[in-house]
Amino acid sequence: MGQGADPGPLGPRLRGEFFARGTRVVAAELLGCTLMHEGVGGVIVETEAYEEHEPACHAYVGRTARTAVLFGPPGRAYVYVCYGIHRMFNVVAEADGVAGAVLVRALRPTRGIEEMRLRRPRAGTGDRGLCSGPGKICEALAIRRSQTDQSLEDGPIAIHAASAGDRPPAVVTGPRIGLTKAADLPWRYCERGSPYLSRPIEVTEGAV
DNA sequence: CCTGCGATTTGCT
DNA sequence: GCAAATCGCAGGC
Repeated sequence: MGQGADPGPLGPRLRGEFFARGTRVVAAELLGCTLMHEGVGGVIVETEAYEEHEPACHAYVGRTARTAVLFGPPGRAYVYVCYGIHRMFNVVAEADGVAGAVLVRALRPTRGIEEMRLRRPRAGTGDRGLCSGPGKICEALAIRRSQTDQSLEDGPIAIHAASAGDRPPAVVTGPRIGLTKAADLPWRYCERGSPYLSRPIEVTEGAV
């Protein structure tokens, strides 16, 4: 077990205005919010920002069948397959017409933990291995590739604000993980000191 | 049409 | 620590 569970009350579901901002602001402010799918989820502790005019972003190649959702309205899901095996869940940010995506990389599991265990038998004991990576999250929450383009405002995938009174997490930033392009940009956002990160963060000095 | 690669995870050397 | 697994997609021919 661990200090993971402890499901406090969920705050209000995030709506359009939250997502219709700059990608990096959305990435930072998603920390502390709770990602839920079909009764299973947890508190977001790690995100990364991907912006239109930066080569690591899928939208860098312009508008294609694959990237159209990134250029569309904010507050939708972008789910794609990586290495032919793993699904990656992103939140579409920025105004309609501007591409931006926030990759959700790690959660502190709080709800449906037994369900997560069934779906991730390799996670080992404890709750650290359940959602400590973008592929693990989609497995634990059973997020499907077909859910790309779904609205996060009224679809089955929901993000809830922290409940009133919860102190916002201290945020640290560093380089994004696993990139071959634009690996220098410090657009990874983590809750400081969280034991649920996909990997420890090399902190870069700088603001959000 | 065919080729090469990628925002990862896991298990083995 | 390293390499395999496995496939959608972008770009070249």
